[in-house]
Amino acid sequence: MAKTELKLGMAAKKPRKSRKDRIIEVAEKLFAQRGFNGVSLREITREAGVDVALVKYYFDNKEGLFDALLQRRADILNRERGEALDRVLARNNPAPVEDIIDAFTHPLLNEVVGEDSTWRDYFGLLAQVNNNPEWGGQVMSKYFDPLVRRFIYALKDALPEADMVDIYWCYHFLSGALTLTFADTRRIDSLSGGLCHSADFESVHKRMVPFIAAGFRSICAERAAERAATPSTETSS
Amino acid sequence: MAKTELKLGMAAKKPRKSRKDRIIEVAEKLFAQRGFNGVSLREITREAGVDVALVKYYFDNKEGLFDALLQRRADILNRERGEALDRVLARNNPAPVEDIIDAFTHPLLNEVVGEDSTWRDYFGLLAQVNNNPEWGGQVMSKYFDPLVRRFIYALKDALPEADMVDIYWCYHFLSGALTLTFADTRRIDSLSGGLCHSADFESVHKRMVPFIAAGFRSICAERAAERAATPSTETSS
DNA sequence: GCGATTTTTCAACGATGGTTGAATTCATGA
DNA sequence: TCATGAATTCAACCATCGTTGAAAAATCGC
Repeated sequence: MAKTELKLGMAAKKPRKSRKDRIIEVAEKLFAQRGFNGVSLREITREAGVDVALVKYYFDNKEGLFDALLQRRADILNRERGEALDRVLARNNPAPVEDIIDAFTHPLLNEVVGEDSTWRDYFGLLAQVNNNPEWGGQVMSKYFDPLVRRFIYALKDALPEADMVDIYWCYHFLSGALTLTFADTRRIDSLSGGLCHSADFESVHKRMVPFIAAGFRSICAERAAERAATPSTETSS
Repeated sequence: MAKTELKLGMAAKKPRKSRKDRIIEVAEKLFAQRGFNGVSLREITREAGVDVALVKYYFDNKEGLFDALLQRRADILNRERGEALDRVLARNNPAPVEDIIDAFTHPLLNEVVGEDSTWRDYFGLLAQVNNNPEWGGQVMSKYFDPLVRRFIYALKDALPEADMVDIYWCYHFLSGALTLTFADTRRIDSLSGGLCHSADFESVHKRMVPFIAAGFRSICAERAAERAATPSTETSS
């Protein structure tokens, strides 16, 4: 009723979001809060102010909506991460580990600062997907593997003495720490008795990058020492 | 029908699991696979071979079943972690960071090796809980905070130059890496092209402990250097 | 203005969800 | 043997779920 009466206001600055976008945005928020099975299409469409049948029209079904929603920001994130890595490698190649890690994590920080909290919902959703034992691995691979491989190779170049197995596992630790941190579960708030705040993303990111980088270096130094002790066996790729 | 005909076999070794236990075990497996809202009580009780109404009788409702299931292994885990920390501190106090981390993570490794795979289900569930933006922080705090605080203080003693804020955030990174790793999402298998295997928990744990320990040390060294540069401002607890 | 296409609404289908009161069976001790 | 309480079953309540075919409305090209 009262939603198209002024399609173009005098300033024409707000193009009145399409129903498709409204569905995606509400679904993103609710999926992040309660998971895929914790939200009904009716709740999503009710809050978005649209008919349920529109989900079928635009996304085929509930899974299609979920996929579209994941893909949308994954594309943005992949582009920003890729560009950040390009800049880092253009400056130094091989680049310092810290710079590579930062290229991977800083885009998340950029998205999440500011008053637009919709990215926080997405990261909360991503943390759940990443940690889902049933289809988490598949889904994350589908959206992020090509780009992650670029980072893996950059890290391997930065740490030539490392085994690829080391790099993969260290990336896994990074992935776990990163997704949990940006999931904003507020666990740390109560654990620390108010000393730390989940929402203080700059503060935690400032610590995360050197933390992860030191972990990478440590494992690779260990491997190098191992190799120096028994220089006969070579297992690098 | 055919489930109580031999209450005590000749060897009397298998006391025929109670219906209550059967419900818990099946629920644990299914919740781990598909999350709290992805499984119905009817599916759980059907697979357990019991009546749906028993859930109300034993656990009041679905949430009660979920709580009971989380509490059961949390108690075991808390005890084993506590004892491991006791042993470490009895040997050295303050203890090396590596030993404290290991006391926190090794119990998970012990549970998960061997043919009894039920602990893997629990850890998969725990990863989802830990990363749930809505109630993950609360639930994890409820079951694990008292013990985690013991570890936090041990870490603070091991790293006297650190701020408590540093310790809390570094623990957060540990928590994210640990839960994702033991969630066994098989992401790393496809990412690494078969070079790494999620189920090879000994291999990954061997890397995780020094990785995390190096992260802790790095952050604290950074803080110490900061303090040395500007020795006037003191913010330690 | 009009036909064609896209977009939106409506109403309903069949299935399944968590929960529950009451009836029934079982175990135990007197 | 029987009464008591615990354990289990049965049947149903009411609400909601995802999905869908077909009609209605809005939009666009001409």
